[in-house]
Amino acid sequence: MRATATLPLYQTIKQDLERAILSGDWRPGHRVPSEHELMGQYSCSRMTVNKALSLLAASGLVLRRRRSGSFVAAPAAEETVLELHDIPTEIGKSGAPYRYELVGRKLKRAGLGEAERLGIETGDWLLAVTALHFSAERPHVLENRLINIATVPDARLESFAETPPGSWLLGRIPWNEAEHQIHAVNAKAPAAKLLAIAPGTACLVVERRTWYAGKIVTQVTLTYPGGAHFLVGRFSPVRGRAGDLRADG
Amino acid sequence: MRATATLPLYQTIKQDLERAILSGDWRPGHRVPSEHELMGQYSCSRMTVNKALSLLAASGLVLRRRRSGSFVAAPAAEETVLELHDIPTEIGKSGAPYRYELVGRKLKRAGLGEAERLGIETGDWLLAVTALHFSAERPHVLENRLINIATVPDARLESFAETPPGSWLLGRIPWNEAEHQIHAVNAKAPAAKLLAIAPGTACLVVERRTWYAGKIVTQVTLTYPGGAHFLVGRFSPVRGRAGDLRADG
DNA sequence: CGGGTCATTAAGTATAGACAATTAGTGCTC
DNA sequence: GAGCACTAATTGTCTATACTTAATGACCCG
Repeated sequence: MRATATLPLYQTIKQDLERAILSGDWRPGHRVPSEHELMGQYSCSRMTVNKALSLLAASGLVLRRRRSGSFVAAPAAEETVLELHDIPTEIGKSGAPYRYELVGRKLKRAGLGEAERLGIETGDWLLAVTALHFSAERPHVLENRLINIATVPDARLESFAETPPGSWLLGRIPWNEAEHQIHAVNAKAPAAKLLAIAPGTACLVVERRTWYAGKIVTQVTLTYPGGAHFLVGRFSPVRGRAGDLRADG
Repeated sequence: MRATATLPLYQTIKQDLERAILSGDWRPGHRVPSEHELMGQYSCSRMTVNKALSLLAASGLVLRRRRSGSFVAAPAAEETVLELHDIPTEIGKSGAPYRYELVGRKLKRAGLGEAERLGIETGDWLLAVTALHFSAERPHVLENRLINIATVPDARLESFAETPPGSWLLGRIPWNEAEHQIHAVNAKAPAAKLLAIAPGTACLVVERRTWYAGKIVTQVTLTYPGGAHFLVGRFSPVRGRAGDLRADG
């Protein structure tokens, strides 16, 4: 009878409940049938129902309380989610032709400010790379990157003439911790010139630091000319799968 | 022997594996012990081990393949996560005193642009609210909000003289879908005056539309003076629990 | 009426076993 | 040597059961 013919039973149960909740049929606070009731409805064992409910609880859609039952959770405040992608991928998805241009590359020792920003010692070796990413032959973003040679010794041998450092690093060193800061600045003359905009134009700046195994890998400052809208995220409060919700709506 | 005395066994197993992965001990591609091996190591049933591994797979830390085994996953590209919080809460957390000021409130019918932006019909009733949020007596963000009267009829009776519309809505209407856009703009004269900054100063603009049960609830434009750094997120690629990782490190 | 005790309910955890599905590898056949 | 069938390893799903833990509400006693 059910369209989800080959889907595992616990998935079916989970989706049925998810639909009822996300559609708004069951408001926050609404009581979800108990494990026993669902056992009856789906003619299955309690462990199967439990798995479905536990997954929903893990994703934050329901709250479970002993003796009381399971209830539809109130969506998490206005805490929400955005995504930042790899730049060539990001541009490629928009359909515009992508071009990369290396502006500068310099091996140097960390100064005081850099050492502090990266959490390393002054004098440690760094590779500073400046590059432009073009979308349809217009500058899309300016990339200023510092790479920690101690963590990524191979970088010393890479010219970055063809491959953007971000993509190069992705394929080489994974990250397991990262930190972002986003703010707006008025473009200063050098950046404005590279981005082909008037000095003073508002730009969106994303700063990201990335660690692996406790050691800093890289710090990058991405400067996007304002105006063009940017950083779009669409999502549901189902934690753990932002953005991929609209199927089957 | 293990410090996690009262923790359920499956959690213990999960954490042990998580630690090995996030610390970098096990690199991406590393083979995680099979369910049988873990069964032996922890002297427990397969279902218990399976639960631990399934949770890790759901959070994206490991990949599981039949006949092959479980492997440490490569972290998801540079796809990452940020959080935006309720404004009074956000300011309150910084320790600075918070103040709210209503600038304008007007009931009106949707024009062409508004109708399109909100996905409603021209002529539908809207409540437009303009307000300022102060942090330590300095303007922190300008809020321009449209509320769909059809979805939130109560808004018609609320003055918003004391309660910010965002917080008011949160307590009344949950959301189950939202959409963001972030960009940078040069402040125009009216906004600049309200925010007490020079016209042309770079500002970060967050636009958010929120739906519940398929109907639009509200659209809000938040204008933050640039400079002050903003939108900070720290996270691990463990999906589903961004930010709360650093415990016990 | 107040307060404590106890039974009940529902979820939380865990076990042991079964069969299905997938697929890497092995060895056999042609 | 190429292709094929078989084997076995490993995860995927599900069952039936059991005991534990938390919390609610009812009952009893002072």
